[in-house]
Amino acid sequence: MTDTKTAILDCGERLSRTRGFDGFSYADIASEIGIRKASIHHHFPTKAALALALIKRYSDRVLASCEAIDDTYRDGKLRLKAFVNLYRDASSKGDCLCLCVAFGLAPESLNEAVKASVRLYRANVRLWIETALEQESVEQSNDDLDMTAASILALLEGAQLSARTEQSVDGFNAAVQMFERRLA
Amino acid sequence: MTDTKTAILDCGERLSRTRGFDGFSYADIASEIGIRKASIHHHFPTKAALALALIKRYSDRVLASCEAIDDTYRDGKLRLKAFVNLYRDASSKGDCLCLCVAFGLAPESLNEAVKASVRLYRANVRLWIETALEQESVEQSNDDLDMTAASILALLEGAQLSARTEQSVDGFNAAVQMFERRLA
DNA sequence: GTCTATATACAGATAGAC
DNA sequence: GTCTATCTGTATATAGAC
Repeated sequence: MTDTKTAILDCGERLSRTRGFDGFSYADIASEIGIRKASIHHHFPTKAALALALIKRYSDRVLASCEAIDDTYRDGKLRLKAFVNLYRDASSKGDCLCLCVAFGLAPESLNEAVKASVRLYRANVRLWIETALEQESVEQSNDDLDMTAASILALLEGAQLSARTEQSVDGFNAAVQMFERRLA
Repeated sequence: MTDTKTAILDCGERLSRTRGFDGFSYADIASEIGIRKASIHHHFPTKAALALALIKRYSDRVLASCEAIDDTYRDGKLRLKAFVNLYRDASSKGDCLCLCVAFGLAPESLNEAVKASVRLYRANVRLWIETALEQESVEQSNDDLDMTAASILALLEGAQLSARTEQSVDGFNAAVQMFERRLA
């Protein structure tokens, strides 16, 4: 049962994404996975250490999903459609945010290492989007690619926000539907 | 000096938008405006009461700004450009969110009355955007108008998120630039 | 309307037994 | 590796004097 560490990470990720990083405590994790607060401190001495482990695991996983999309689809539009679905699934029933959105929102509670990891994640995702856009081979300058990628990421993160506020995935769908139509 | 109430609201709004609703306490407000915690409770007995007062004042003010835009511009594209600037200004230097974004993110900490006010605000803003879009007189079905308005609002809220994560208004500008170009 | 003082709950974190 | 017990700080909130 050395998987306590994994259980803590799973629980911490879900709570971060549904309630925000300030919205849960070690006591919440402890009661959920059936151990004591002190035991969590054994695995992650501080909440900052937990945050860093969470962001590292999460961003590795999402970027791996992007590579998997590349392996499955050659066409840029199909890749982008799959990417929209990635963010829709992450939004769940409208109760969940991308971990990086959740962390991006609590800059006062996170140290510089975590914030740098969030920015790195977003930069990598924008680069991945740019590559998918190039596959569309619409003639665009590099500057346009940058800005288009930034707007797509903002749209998807904003769509997750909408879903959360409306407490339904319908909020996500309404926000991305026009974009998806362009990819059809 | 009965303007203590206003000072509390001003301070509470700023702290909500820069740190999130869970990110400040009555002690923060008290030390900033130079009174004691107990005095704040005299004006707003609970933090929930403060939240409700904040969202009411804020949404009235923003919707009034939308009406002012209508009075200044007849053209739909010019109205939308002014609206983008409204959200850019609200984003400040990237440290600030629309109060409704900040509140939409902390559903566990807010009661149903506040959450309903946030949803009402967003619905009103989407309606205003739809009206501006109609002025463009591009032939669109009503469904399309709904979805386009939802995507514009999500883009602007996502752009504020980007600015916050990147800790610079550049994040906002990058996200909205392609959209602004369509309005030029 | 503002204050001091206090109640109660919970946060993150540590010491040390087992 | 997990536990009990405890420390310290801070949160929202209330009672009652001035």
